[in-house]
Amino acid sequence: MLGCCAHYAQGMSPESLSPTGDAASTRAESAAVSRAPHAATLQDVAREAGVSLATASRVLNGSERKVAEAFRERVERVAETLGYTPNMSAQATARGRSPVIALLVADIADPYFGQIAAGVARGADERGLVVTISITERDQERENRILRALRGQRPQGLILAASRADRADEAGVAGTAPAELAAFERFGARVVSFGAAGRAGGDAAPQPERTIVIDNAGGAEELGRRMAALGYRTAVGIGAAEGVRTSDDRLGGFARGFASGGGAVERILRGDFTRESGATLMTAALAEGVEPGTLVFGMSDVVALGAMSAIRAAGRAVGTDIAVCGFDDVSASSDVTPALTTVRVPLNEAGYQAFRAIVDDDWIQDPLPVEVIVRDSTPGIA
Amino acid sequence: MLGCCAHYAQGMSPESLSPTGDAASTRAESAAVSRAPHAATLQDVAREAGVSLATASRVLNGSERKVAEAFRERVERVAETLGYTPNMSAQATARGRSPVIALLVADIADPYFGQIAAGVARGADERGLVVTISITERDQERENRILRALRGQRPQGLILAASRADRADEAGVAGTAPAELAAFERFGARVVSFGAAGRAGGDAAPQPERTIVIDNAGGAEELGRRMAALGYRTAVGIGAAEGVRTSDDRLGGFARGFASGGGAVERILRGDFTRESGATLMTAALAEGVEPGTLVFGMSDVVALGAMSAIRAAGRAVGTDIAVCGFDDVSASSDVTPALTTVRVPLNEAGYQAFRAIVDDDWIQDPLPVEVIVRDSTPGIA
DNA sequence: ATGAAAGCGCTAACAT
DNA sequence: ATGTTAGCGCTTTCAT
Repeated sequence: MLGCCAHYAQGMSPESLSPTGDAASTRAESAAVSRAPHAATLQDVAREAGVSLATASRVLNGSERKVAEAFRERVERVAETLGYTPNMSAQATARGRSPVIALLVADIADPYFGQIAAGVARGADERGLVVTISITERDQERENRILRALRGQRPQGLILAASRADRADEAGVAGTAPAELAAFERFGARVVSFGAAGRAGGDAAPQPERTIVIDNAGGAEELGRRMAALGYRTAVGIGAAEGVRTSDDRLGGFARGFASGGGAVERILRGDFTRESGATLMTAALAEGVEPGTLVFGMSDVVALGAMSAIRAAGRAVGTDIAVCGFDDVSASSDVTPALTTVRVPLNEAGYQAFRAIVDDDWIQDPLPVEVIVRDSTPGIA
Repeated sequence: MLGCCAHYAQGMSPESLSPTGDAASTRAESAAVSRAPHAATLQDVAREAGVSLATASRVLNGSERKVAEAFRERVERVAETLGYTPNMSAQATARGRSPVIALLVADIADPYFGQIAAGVARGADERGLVVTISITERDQERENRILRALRGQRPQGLILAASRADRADEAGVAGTAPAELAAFERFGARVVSFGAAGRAGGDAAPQPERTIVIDNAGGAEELGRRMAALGYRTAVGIGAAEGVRTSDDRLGGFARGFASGGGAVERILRGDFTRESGATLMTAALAEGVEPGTLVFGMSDVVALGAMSAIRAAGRAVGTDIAVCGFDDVSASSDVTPALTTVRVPLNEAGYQAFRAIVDDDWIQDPLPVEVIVRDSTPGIA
C-alpha cells in the first residue's frame, strides 16, 4: 500500500498498484472470457494505471487541465493496452449533449440526397461528429413519427433534406409541424432545412431555423432564357404538386425566363419527385400528343430522366424530336445519351453548408452557385 | 393540498399534483425561457404525475411490469403534455447497450452504397434502431481511424460495406485489421461484411463475422456466357487492383463464362471502383487501339459507365462499335443510351439482409439472386 | 403494484 | 496537479 508509491511513477507492473490489484485484474480477465462481453471502461484504465478516475479522464479526453507527464504516459499506455475507447453514450449523458447530427432524407438511394449526405458526412467527420440517417420515404406521417423518435437522440442539429412540402402559407396544408421542430430547438438543437428562402411568416415567432437556400428560381430562370435563345418556343413543365416550394420555384422561374425570351410554357404536368412520376406523366402527355420541337422541362433531373425514358419508349427521339432539360445535375445526367441539359447545383457543398449551419454560431450561408449546363438533350434549333 | 387527491385520477391540472407542484412547475417554466434549454426528463414526468421514477419508467418504456391503469394514464398524459421523449444516451448507458447500427461505406453518393444504405435503413426503422453512417473514401487508413471511433458508439452491429480490399491471404496486404473487428465482437457487436464468401482462413480463429455474399463469380460467369452467345469473341476487362476480391471474382467469373462460349479476354485494365477510373483506363486503352466489335466488361456499372463516356468522348459508338457491359444494375444503367447490359444485384435487399444478420440470432442468408440483364449496349453481332 | 436506491460510464465542480 | 464526489437521465434490483 505504501511501498507502491515509491516506484509507481516509473514503469511498474499493474499488480503493484493496489492491494487489490492482483485480484481485480484477475477477475477482470476471467470475466472477459467467461462472462458477458464488456469493453474496457475508464475505471479499468484508472485502476490499472493507479490513478484516479478524474486523472484518467483528463488524460484521455483532451481536457485543458494538466497532468504530470509520467501519469499521462502511464494512462495512455494502459488505455492502449486495454483497447479503451470512451463510451459515447456515457459521455453524452454526462456532458449533457450528444455528438450527433440527425439527417432526414426522403430516400438515401436517390443521388440527390446521396450527394447532400456525402457533404454532411464530410463535415461531421471533420469535427468528430456522428451522423445518423433516417428515411421519410416522402411520407409526411412517417416523417413526423421519425422526428419524434429523433428527439431522443438529443442531436446537436437536425438537417431536413427531405423534400417535404415546405410549410405552406395556408394552414392545413401538409407540412412538418413547426411545434415538432420547436421541440428540437428547445434543447438547443439547431434545425437546418433545405429549400425556400425565408418562408412566409404566418407565425409570429421569428424563424429560428437556418435554411440552405438554393437559387431554384434564379437557376431555372436562366435555364429558361437559354432555352429560348436556343430557339425553343413551346415547353411543357413537369413538376410536383402545386404548393411544393422547390417545384413551384423552379417551374415559375423557368416560365419567367422562357417567356422573357419569347417562349411559352403551354402546360404543366404534376406528380412528385420520382423517376416514375416523370415517366408516367410524360407517357400520358405523349398519348395526348406532343409536337416535335417541344421542350420538356423536368423540375428535377430524376424526373427529367424518367421523362426521357418515356419519350424513348414511345418511339420518339430525345433531343432532335422532343428536347428535355432538368435541374440538379445528378451524375446520371451526364451519362445519358443524349446527355441532359440541366442546372448544376453543388449538392455536396450544400450538404456541407448544412453542417456548417449547425456547428457555426455565426453562420451565414455562402451562396451556392447554380449554373446552367447545356448538353445534347437540347440541341439548338436554328 | 389534500383536496387534490379527490380528483387527481380525473382530469386535473398539473399544479394539483404535489405540494411542490406549483413552485416546481413555475421554476421549470421560467427556466425554460431564461436558462439553458432543457428537454423534459423522466424526473419531470414522475414529479408532475406524482409517481416514482420507477413507475414512470415502467409506464413509458414498455416494460413487462404492470402499473395500475390510473397511474399509467396519468403518466402517459403528463408525458404527452410535457413532450417527453426518453434520452437515448441515458437509456443506452443505463441499459448497457445502444440502439445503433454503424454503417461503413466508401462513398454514400455512390448509388451502389446508396441502395445498400437504403436497405439497412429500412430494416433499422422496423426495429427502432438508429443507423449511423461513416465514409471511408476507400482509404484504408481512414477506415481504421473511423473504426476506432465507431467503437465508442458501442453499436449492436457494424456493417462493412466499404469495398475495402478484403483481407488478403498473404499477411501484409492492406485490409481491415482483424483485431479491430474483434474489438467490436468483444462487447457483443455483430460485424457483418459484404463480399467474398468465407475468406481464406489464415487465422486459426473461426470467423465470427457474418458475410453477405453476392454471387459475383456466378453472375459474371453467366454474363460471360451470354455475351459469347451474342457473338462476341474478344473482350477487355476493367477491374480494380489485383487482390481485391469483388473485382477478382467478377473478372474471373466473366473470363470463365466467356471462354466457355468461345470468347477470350485479351487484356485486363486495373484501377479502382470509381467512374473516373473506368474513364481513364478506357481512354488509355482506346489510345492504344481497340478493335471494333470488342466487348468491354466493367467490373461495376459505375466503372462501365465511365468507360462508356470515354468511348463516346473518343468519337466511337457504344454498342455497335464497342460493346460495354457492367455489373450491379445501378439505376443509371437503364438511363444511359444505349442502356447498359449488366448483372442485376438486389442491393437494397442485400442491405436489408445485412441488417437481419445483425439482429437475428439464428441468421442464415437468403440467397441474393443475381440476374443478367441484356440491354442495348451489347447488341447481338450475328 | 409501488417506491427507494444503487448503479451504468463518464464529467466536472470542488476540495486538497 | 490530483483526487473526491456529486451528478447526467435512465434502468433495475430489491424491499415493501
